[in-house]
Amino acid sequence: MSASPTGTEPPVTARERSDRIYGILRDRICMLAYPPGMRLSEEELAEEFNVSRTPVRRVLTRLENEGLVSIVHGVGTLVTDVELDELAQVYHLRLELAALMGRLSPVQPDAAAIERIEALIARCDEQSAGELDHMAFARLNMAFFAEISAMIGNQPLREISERLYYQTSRIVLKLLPTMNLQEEFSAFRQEMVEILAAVRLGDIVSVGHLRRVHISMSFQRMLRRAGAAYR
Amino acid sequence: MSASPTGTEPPVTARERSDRIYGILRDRICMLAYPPGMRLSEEELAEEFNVSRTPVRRVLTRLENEGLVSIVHGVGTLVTDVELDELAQVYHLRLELAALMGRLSPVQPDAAAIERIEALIARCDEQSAGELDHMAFARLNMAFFAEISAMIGNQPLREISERLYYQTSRIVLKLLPTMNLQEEFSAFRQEMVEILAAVRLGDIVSVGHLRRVHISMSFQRMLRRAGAAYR
DNA sequence: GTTTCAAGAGTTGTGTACATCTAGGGGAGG
DNA sequence: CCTCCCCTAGATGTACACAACTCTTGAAAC
Repeated sequence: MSASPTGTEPPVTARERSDRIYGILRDRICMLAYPPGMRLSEEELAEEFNVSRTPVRRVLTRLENEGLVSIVHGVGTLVTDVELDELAQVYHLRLELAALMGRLSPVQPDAAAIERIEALIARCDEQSAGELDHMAFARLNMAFFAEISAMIGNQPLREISERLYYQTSRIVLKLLPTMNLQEEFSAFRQEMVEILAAVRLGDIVSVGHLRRVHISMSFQRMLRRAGAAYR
Repeated sequence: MSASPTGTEPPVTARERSDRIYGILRDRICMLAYPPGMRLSEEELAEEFNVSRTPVRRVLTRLENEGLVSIVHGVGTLVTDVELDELAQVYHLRLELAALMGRLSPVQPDAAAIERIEALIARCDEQSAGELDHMAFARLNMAFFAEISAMIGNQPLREISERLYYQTSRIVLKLLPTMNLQEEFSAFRQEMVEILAAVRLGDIVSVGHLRRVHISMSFQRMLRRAGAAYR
């Protein structure tokens, strides 16, 4: 069809551009490149992505519907703040949904997926050996979540799980500096090892329950740390 | 502040208008006033609500994100079709979420809510006495769902439940003409009576489980009927 | 008669100017 | 010095004109 020498994307649908911008902004928010409270300028974003304000506004509206930004007329578009107590309900729901994934038509991961998880564990060990890095932890966590999400066969459940994950992922990164990073790396590695064992057995039900357990414990550790910080 | 003689809404925020239009269009789609496959004209809607295409487009984009319409460049905005087999995953998820509502910080309904449920049962009896009406059934069902939803204390769970409900509510109305309307009214009344009993006992956990049971049986009846129609 | 292609109508997507709103600063009055 | 009010800067919301895209229709070529 087209004679593009590099790849296969010369048409570039409007939707593709929109999704691309959305993904970039979402990642920036979740990785705290756009910290809570930051004001996003529609014009600056339009300039960065070489479009007008119109498509940028569509993306920002979508981010607002998902709770990542707050658009206020006459004021600006503000990255929403994340507070542990406000996200407690989201966490409780995530626990239950994690346990559900094994019951609703789970997807058996292929050999490549297992290798990717093994690679994540290896990367975790490399990180643990050197200087511990918050950002690296967040990236590993997000990559592992992607593997878990791929095992959720029920499409609406997968979409919901991802949405809730993006809502809560920031709080981890925010509290990480106040926590024992060594302990978090260790717990995260343990989770991946246990889940990998269940995956090898094809026991997705157990994957869901393991996931539930570790989300819960991670939440409890944050609660304890946040409680200590407030005293 | 203002001297409006009638009510208290002269400012009319942009968001309020947007939410209002969204609710109207969503109800029209869910009540099949806009049947599946119908093409919505942005200009006509803009004219009807006395605004330009811009705010209309925002609403349509939101409806698309929730799966109720499909926007195609150069073609139009089409009301999505609903097929029972495609919605099976949504139904399975709704079952599990219904059972969850009792476990995640449920809200005890007040006396007024109990009276409203009693009124719904009375309305159901009135309908059953006269000529059975599909639309009346759909409205009763939606009103009852609103009461159930109000008992869901976990806010993200409530939002998700409502979203999934709007995605599946149309299929019931669509299949209703091929089903035993008398039986559906009877089953629906039975569900309300049972749930009312649990509500009176303050047993929201049982409300969730009852809800789960009846959603499941309703789904099974539709499956049987749809299967019979295909033969 | 069949096929193909081009032109047109009609739709959504984008760009841009302007309307509307909010927050903050500065000056007059007390 | 404090308080209040107005005004301006800068943000989002809206309206409208135009670009990009799809489908249909009809006529011309074979």
